[in-house]
Amino acid sequence: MQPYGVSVFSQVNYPNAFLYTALIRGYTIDGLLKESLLIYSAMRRGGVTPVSFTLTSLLKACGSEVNVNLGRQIHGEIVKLGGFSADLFVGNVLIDMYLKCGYLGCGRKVFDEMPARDLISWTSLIDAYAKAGDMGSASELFRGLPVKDMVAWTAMVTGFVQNAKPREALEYFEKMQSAGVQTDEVTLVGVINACAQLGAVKYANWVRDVAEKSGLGPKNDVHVGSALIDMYSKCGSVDDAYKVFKSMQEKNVYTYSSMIVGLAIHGHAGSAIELFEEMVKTDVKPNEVTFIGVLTACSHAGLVEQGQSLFEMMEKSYGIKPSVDHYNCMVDILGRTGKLEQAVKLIESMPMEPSAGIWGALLGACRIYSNPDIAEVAARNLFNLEPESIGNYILLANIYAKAERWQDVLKVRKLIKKKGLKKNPAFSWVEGEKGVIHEFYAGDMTHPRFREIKEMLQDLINRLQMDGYEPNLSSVLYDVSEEEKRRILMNHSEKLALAYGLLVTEDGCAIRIVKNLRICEDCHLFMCGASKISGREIIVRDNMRFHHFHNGTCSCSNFW
DNA sequence: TTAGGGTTAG
Repeated sequence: MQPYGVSVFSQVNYPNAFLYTALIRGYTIDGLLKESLLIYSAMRRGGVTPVSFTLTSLLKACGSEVNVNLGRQIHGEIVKLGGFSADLFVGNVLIDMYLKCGYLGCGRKVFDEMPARDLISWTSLIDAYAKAGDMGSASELFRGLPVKDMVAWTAMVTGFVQNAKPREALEYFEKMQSAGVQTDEVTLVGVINACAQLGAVKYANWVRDVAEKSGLGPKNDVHVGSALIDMYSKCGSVDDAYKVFKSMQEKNVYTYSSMIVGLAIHGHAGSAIELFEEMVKTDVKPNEVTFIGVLTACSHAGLVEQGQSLFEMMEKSYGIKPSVDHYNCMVDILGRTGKLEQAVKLIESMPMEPSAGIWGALLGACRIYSNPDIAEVAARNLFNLEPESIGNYILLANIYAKAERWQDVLKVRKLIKKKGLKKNPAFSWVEGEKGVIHEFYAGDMTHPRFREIKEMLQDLINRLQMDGYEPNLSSVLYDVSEEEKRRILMNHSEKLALAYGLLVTEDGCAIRIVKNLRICEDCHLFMCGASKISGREIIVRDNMRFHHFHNGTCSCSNFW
């Protein structure tokens, strides 16, 4: 295939730099980098001196093709040609080429050697450092920036978000506002994501006000709206997420997918599937994420056949090849419903290498259905893929413990010790008065109101026991006495957080708890009972999903 | 015409 320009070009006897450049640009736009370089060589052989646009066209193509070797050759040409090294525009495109190819150090070197830099040079590098996870270098550059504009500030805000530092992101947003810098929808999306990471309702409502006040609410901007949906569902308010969804005039695949995923993680499987069916009737086509959402919904509701038919529909009706993540959902669906052999068969039939997530889903299913034999297969693969991830070892030890295979438990514990792996401490946090957040570790006695918390917890236990609650001792995976098991269970961080929440929030107010690990069976049972006797709604976000406890039952139908 | 953005489970 040749660009149209070729036939015209070939009729010119003495093409000049602009004609050559136009032809080169034609090739680069079509992704024909090698061909464009041949034209460039011909141009040089013909004694025609390139203009800056000639070189930037080539550099841009090297960036998008991720071809640093050719990019370096062009860099060499720039140096050889002398004058272009001082060209700000050429320098910026050169930096961009190195960054797109993943050569941050080379990009920095060009930056340092540039005779003059502008906001674009600085911001490109700040963003690159942020994406590489080096917020230290990003901040350092940002501090040195003589004039900071909206884009530079936004690069910092989103950089902190990308590195899971939501508090710093909000801090920079506040500084940005105090500096009198305007914000636009890109900044807002970053701030909204920061609030989603924090998962606190207080911030969620605050950022929504900020968006509305700047005239960029969900009605006006589809990006902001979609981000708000995701934020509200991550903050535990799927109803608010749905209100945002309903209020939006323009809806695209992100809008629908965020809403479907939101409904799925909150246990509203039926609504998630209904929304999917509504979506496919519109012009908005589902993508791979949308399918992750509906398949997750099926997995949380135990809908095997529906999941299987959606999985088949993906490729047949929508031309989306199932990825390893979609297989992961299917393994989860089969595993959670106890179809462990079928899950293993599906893994064996996969057209790609199973990921750690796949084996993790299988191992999780083995825990629910107490199947140490299949668990060993899953664990062996996991130990290969993620030798340093302690969670897998603990899960296997737990499965052995449940089967009372204490010798095997000991073996796994020794393995953990030999590898020098440290256990992740469990912690929970809860929104207290005025949205103030308090964090509790398991067995935490450091809170100034610990005595009151303990009393509240004991009172709760007494009332629950009168209601028939019996501690689920098999949730403790140490081979210790029953009494010790009871003591360990009662000090789980989410129970402490709940007691504190009951202590400091008003009657009728929902209690929101976030836990860094998965909620244990005993705490789940405990929360069910507590929601009944206290008349409070309890919302727990664990590392997997949301649990809404209300009047003695959980939205997950004890299926998680 | 070179810089910042939205959805992914377990």
